[in-house]
Amino acid sequence: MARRNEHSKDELQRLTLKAVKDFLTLYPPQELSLRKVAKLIGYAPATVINSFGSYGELLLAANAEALDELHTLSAVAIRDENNPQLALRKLSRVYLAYARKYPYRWHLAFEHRIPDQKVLPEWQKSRIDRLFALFTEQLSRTGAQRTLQDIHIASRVIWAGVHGICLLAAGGGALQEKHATGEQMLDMFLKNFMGSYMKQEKTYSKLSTEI
Amino acid sequence: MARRNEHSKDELQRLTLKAVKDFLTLYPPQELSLRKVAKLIGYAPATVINSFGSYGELLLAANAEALDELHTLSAVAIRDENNPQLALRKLSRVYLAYARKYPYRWHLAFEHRIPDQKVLPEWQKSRIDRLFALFTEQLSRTGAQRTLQDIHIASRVIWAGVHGICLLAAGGGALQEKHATGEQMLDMFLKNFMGSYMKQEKTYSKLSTEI
DNA sequence: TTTATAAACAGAACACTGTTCACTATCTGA
DNA sequence: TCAGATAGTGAACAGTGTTCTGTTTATAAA
Repeated sequence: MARRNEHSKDELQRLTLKAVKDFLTLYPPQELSLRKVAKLIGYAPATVINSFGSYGELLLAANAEALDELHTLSAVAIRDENNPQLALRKLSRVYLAYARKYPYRWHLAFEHRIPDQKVLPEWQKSRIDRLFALFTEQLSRTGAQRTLQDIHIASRVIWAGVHGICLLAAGGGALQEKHATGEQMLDMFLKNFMGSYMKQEKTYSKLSTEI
Repeated sequence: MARRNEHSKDELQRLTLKAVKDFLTLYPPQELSLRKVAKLIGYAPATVINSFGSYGELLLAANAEALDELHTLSAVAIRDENNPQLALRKLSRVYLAYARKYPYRWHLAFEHRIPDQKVLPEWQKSRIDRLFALFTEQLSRTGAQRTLQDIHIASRVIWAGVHGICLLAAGGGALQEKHATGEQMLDMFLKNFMGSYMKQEKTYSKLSTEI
């Protein structure tokens, strides 16, 4: 049996990614396998590999879709928000909501490891950068006088904080936080960090000896 | 061949955990396997399973050792530090140093997922709690007048921030940050967060925390 | 219309993986 | 000396990702 030609190459990829996405909405990545994906879409395992190069690259593609989804949700959420601090807050809530609603996809998106020292594709890095950029843009709008480098660092710090908090609030395992909600942690984080961030004028690096 | 009796049950476990630890010092967890562990210690795969219950539980035990190591390093680092803010800074640096030096063990310690809905052992949770407690203690010493719940939340926020930053600074993959060092991010995070955290209510307890 | 070529798959085989279970040696206590 | 427990193995099993060979079909040229 060969050459069924029921789907074009693109259709087959979309079909496969949809199957992966649907699976990861309900079940963790560790329970997925190449052979299960193949069975889900009614093709042979080798066909899936033919289409994506390897199982790992298939996961990477699914990963990219999740990042796109998260980016779109974020962009929409802050579209009409003029106050940059409120926008940052909304951004963080979108992350938390996504991590809660699709823990497995969220988990895969940020924890997927490339097998060895393989260079991971540029389109993947650019997707991460695009997520960071959402924070950078809002920081630029705050009116605080900071260098570009400072804004860059601050955007990473905020992302890191939000990510860590989502890990505690929505990530399974031993890290699960019980006595504090994600919203509480996010609010305390942003309120304190931004409160101090807005007040200083000097670049941060000059203050390295203060503490 | 049976009953070699070269090692006691405890010795065998220590031997196995050492092999895992040594392996993870150089190679990522995904390259390890039950059969490799068995080969490393010169026993049959089934013997390792007999000893730990399953391969997953072996990883969990190795995990626990890493958490212990991190806790010990942290405790030592702040032993003679009276200034709680400086202690928090030192704590964060220990985390960063560990994540950089042993990325695979660090990675395993915090990203290891239990297979399904299996309840993960209490000794694992308590190890995480012990790590959090290091932050909580220092926060209690700052002199800032906060409720216990506030301190609890703040400790989680700080841990989350530190963890996220370590992910950016030392975690491989697409998250690797190039234009900012871990130290820069940690300092900006702690300085801003603590700066604002300390200031509320400060007028009532001014002298205690002035440097 | 016939023929060559390339594309689209499938199937079997390979080297792995973690786990189970029957089994055998060896040690220990009576 | 003789059970019984202990320590450990080896083979088998179901599953994994990947590779390679082969076959069917669509397409283009003659």
